[in-house]
Amino acid sequence: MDRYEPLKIEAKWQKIWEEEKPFKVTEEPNVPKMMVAEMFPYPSGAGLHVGHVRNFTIVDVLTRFFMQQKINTMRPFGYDTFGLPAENYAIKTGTAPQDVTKTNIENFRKQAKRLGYAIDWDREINTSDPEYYKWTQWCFLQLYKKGLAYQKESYQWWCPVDQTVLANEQVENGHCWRCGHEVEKKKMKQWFFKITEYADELLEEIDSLDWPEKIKTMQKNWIGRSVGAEIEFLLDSRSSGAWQGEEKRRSPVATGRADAGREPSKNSITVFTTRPDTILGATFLVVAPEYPSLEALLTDDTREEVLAYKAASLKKSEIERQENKEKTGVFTGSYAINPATKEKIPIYVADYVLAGYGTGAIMAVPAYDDRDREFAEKFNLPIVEAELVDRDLYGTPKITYKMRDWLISRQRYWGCPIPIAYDKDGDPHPIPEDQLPVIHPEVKDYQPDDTGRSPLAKATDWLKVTIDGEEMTRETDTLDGYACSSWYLWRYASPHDDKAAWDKDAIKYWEPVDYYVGADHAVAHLLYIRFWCKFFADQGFLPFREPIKKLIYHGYINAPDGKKMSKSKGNVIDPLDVINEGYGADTLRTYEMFIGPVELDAAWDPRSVGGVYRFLNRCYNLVFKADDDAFSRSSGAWQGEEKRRSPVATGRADAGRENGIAIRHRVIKKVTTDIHKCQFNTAVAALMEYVNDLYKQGASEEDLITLAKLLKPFAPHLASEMLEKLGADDEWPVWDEKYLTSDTVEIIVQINGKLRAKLTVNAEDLEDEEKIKSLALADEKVAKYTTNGIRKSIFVKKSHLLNFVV
RNA sequence: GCCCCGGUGGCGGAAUUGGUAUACGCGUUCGACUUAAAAUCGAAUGGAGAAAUCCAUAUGAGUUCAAGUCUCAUCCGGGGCACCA
Repeated sequence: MDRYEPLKIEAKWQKIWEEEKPFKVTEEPNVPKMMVAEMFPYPSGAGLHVGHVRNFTIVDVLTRFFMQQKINTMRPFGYDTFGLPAENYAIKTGTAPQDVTKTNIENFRKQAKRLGYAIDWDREINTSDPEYYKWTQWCFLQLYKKGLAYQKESYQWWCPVDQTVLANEQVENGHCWRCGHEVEKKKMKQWFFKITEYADELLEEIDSLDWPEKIKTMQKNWIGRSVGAEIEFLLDSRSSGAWQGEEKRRSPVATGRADAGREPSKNSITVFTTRPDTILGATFLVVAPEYPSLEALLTDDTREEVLAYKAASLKKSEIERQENKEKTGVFTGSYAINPATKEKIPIYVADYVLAGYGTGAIMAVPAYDDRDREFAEKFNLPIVEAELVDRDLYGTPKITYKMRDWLISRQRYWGCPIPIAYDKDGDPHPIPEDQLPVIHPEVKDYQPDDTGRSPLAKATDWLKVTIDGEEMTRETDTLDGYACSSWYLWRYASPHDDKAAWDKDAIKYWEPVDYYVGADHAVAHLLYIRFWCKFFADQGFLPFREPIKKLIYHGYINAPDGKKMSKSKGNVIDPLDVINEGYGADTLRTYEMFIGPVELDAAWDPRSVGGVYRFLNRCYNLVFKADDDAFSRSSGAWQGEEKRRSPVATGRADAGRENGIAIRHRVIKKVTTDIHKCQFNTAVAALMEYVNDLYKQGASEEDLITLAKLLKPFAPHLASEMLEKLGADDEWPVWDEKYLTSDTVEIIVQINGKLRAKLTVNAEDLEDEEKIKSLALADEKVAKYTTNGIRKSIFVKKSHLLNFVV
């Protein structure tokens, strides 16, 4: 006769799970497997927030659901620990990021345990652990060996606040993804991963993924494939600039894209166009301000003005470029020959042409392109409505992508060291694999500066390294954190392997990941991990080419006022507070599953939390507050099924409406199919409905066991307590379709599509349309409308519906 | 500007895919228990109406025996892309 005391029950079961490790798994070749994981968290000092709880609970519901079905289910856990917050904290307080990280991990682990997650704690990983990043460095070297990790000097996004370069994927509307400050362009020599090598496959396989359409579309847009042609325009030698007098010669057909560092020819300009058929209307050329051989196009008359324009463009932030789309530009002083018309056309420089896309130069066809027309009108250039020509006549077919190579160097301390050293000529050499890991050096001063070198440069002893007897200097940049998270899912298969990044047999059994749950990183992380997967599959290290089968992308949880939770607004709900107030972890978990459809944002509602608590309390009472009195009072309320126990309700005798077996099998089916579809909110609603029914009509032993089993993925502590009391295991129940049909069915009778009567008939009468019709016509409510006869009748057996048209 | 989604009670949201609109929860009201309150339990709850009925899924048309669901137009909200040649 105890009250429902979640904190007591939860402590009891958490201790049992800690000691007995029921969630520890190993490969069992003859047992079906599942692998379920969340996007691992960055362990911040603030601890878990309600968004983490939503994320982790979705994973946990699936995990327990599969475990209860005797599927060998792995649910690992890890921490994405490299990154700016720990480093900025270090700069502010002098505490080593290593120490901050350790504290934060301990806190996260403790809190995750407090939520009762079915984690295999022997599969815990941490990206800043040398045992882990040793293999991140190994991955880098594999890419380096195949030429997919390379250095290039070019203009890059630079965040002046974080004092580091950023990948394109980390620049959001011209702002740094971390600190929000506007980014600038800076010319630097940096490391890249050649993701563009896999652009085609990354694009083509998107369609086969069981991922939300939203994410798939974003990835497609990001890759941005365009089919067109490259066309070479020779410069007009008699009319211009610095190259004058140089020997005129045809340049070889260009193949690479501007991004790959190709040096354009000095006596021709190659453009990329998706409309090579409009070449007769090309009346001028435009090159980007950063166009590599711009200098060669200039004349004494134009040099000063063009260089001033270039300098101004580089200084302009992305935001300014976006806000002011008014076309600007300057004539270079040079002309080119349109290969189709043989006419001499002027060459302009303008910042509406992007250096990083295509060849950094375009042929302007103002009659067919709005942007070119705008430019032509402003600068009084001819607009020619020319005929179209065959697409292949003047150019080489060419496919171009918006996606650029992935810039991975960071000029920051708290990241994975890049395993490279430079000889005295400055040429890079890989650190031999047997010298890994390149251990992260301790430094005294974490402050970055604008020298373009990371604080690692201050670890003077560490910088020196000997490779093959030669003295070298280590690379001081660190790897983008996304590199560390591009392979962690594979590490889960064999997290303590010291011979390899991942064990081939283990990974073959466990992966690809069956369900991956998260709320962010639509392009960056989810594109990078696909890229690495394809690369390592090509090297024979992975037996699959896509790492994630099903992706679940959930919405955010906002404050009760609908606004984003933030410390500064003071509207943050701390999940641990909710637990400790007395609601417990089960209520918190179940509430967050009930809050709304997974994919949608939701607002926290403290009163609804109470509603979920009441529901769990009712579940508890059904099992623990039953007494023999209520037992006998309610037995007989149901048509002769098993002995029913009803704790509270008097067992209202409205049986005949439905029988208990049907209700039970219906809820099993509903909860099972809903979890499969990740419709957790309606699964919880179905359980609530079931409990309401049991209160009204009495519950059998079988009902209570079923309830506890179905409840367990959501509220595992309470459900375990119930099952223990009932002396039952937690094996997931199965429904039998034959119990879902009852002896009688309700027929909906409509007149002209409007509901007019409901008829209860024997189930077998569904086969007899004429009988149902006559029964319906005999109904007085129906008869009222059919006095003038019936023009038509439609009977829909599957919907139990009969419609008369009068 | 272009491309996707959405719009259902006082609120969060259901609706077997064209077939009983508003499940479940919150809130509200009433009742039971209590000296009282809380908790708990029960009942009611889209709107109008005494009732029969009528009207309701952003708005307007259309298709259909039947439309929240399909088609077209309009309005509003959210997301993505955004000078990518």
